[in-house]
Amino acid sequence: MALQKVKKQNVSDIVFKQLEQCILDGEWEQGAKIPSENTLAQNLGVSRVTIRNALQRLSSLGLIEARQGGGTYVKKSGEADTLELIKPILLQTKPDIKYFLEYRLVIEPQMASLAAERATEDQIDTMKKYLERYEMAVEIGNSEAILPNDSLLHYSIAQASANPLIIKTYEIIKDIYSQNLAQIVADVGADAGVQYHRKIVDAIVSKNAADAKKYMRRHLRETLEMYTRSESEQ
Amino acid sequence: MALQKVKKQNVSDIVFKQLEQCILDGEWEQGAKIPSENTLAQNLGVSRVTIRNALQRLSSLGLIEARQGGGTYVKKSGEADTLELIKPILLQTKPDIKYFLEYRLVIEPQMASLAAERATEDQIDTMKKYLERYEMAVEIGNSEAILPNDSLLHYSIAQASANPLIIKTYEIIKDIYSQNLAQIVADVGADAGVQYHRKIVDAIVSKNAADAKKYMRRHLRETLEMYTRSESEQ
DNA sequence: GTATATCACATGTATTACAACTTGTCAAGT
DNA sequence: ACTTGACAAGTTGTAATACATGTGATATAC
Repeated sequence: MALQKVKKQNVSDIVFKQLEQCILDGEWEQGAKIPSENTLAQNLGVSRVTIRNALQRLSSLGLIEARQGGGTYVKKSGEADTLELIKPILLQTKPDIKYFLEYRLVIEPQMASLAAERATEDQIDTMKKYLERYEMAVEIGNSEAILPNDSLLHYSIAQASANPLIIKTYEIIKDIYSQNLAQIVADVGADAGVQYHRKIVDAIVSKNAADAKKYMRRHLRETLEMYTRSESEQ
Repeated sequence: MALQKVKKQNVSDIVFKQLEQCILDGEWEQGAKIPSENTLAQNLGVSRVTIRNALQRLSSLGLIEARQGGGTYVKKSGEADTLELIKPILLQTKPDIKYFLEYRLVIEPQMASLAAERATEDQIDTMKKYLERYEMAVEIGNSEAILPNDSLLHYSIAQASANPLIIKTYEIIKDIYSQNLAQIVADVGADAGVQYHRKIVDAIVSKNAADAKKYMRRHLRETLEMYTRSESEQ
């Protein structure tokens, strides 16, 4: 049997997990003030340095917020600007774009299907707005404006799916995706799938879930194929 | 005119941004060793506490990695598990279990399809192992052991999909799932889908992607229906 | 040459002290 | 009654120091 690497867990790791658990379990409610660093240090039997270490990590994850002189508070999930915090890192991360397109191919067809069943009037108006801007940008060849509106169109479809997990996932995808836009445009071109977007929106408007899924799948499959083709040409 | 909130930037904030810049600008190359805490403290004219504060934040963002006794190194971007950062966000949203099952219904059929195309011999062996343990647990009614093996089976399928984004996503799903196990068992029962798991694995073994997707979809759809039914009964 | 011992150096934790900030209280002044 | 100001208590932020613990290279013994 292979020997497992001993995981050396620091004291601060243990403390960190305990405090994280208190928050995720809801023991410390959102917006509530948590015990002071001295109190925690005394209760857990460690030094204040260790407590501060754990708290800082929680803070950089956006779970808590420390106010000098005022105490430390659990952040409300709505206010979590964690995505802003990790954007610099997304900039550095260069994931294999092929996997990314494949991932979209997994998520988005089903997402379009849900959107067709659940979209509200307002959400449909939003979709139409971005669809028009997108088509206009393609029409006049304004490549700067194509992809942002493409992205916003997909995002509005995500929101219409009304599933918070799908929405969150798409927000993350969108950020990573937009950071790598330049390369994608170079490989695939900016106007990929221009013929599908309207069909997708039309299907959603007429609440045709099957069509919405079908066209979204074709759209993304085509994009993925264009990318793999351009990759193999190099 | 509205009064602007004065942004009080701590010393560690300034240090943090400087160090972050060194990494993002590439001044400190990936995998390189950065100066020791004492050196940095001396060069920047601040105490070691402040340096450590900044370094810990960089560390929890996954940009650097500190090895006790060995120094601190810039992480290679490939090793940065960015999605790990957003786990707290998803965990904190505490989504309705209905949405959560729906999310699985979006991801996992396609994931099973990919697994059927790509699974290696070892991965298939792992699947079979957990499948047998799962069926055994159902057989003898050992409800404690059913769901962990269920979860591990699904996880081994995720790994066979060979898409790192899907794998990471499933790891997050798994965490959320295990936190709500008690309620799910109460609502759906522990042996949901016992008749499907073998069919799914068989399909993957025979590299039948369409069947793998189909049975996985049926399995999860049935689970979702059982849950919504139990919900409406209350 | 190989193995062991040792030493310098790095990060991890503890202790203590003080600085900077927030909040509430209370008293003085209007 | 209301404002103003000073003060006190409590909390996070920073510093200095010391020691613990782990790593890596060097030197030593055989």
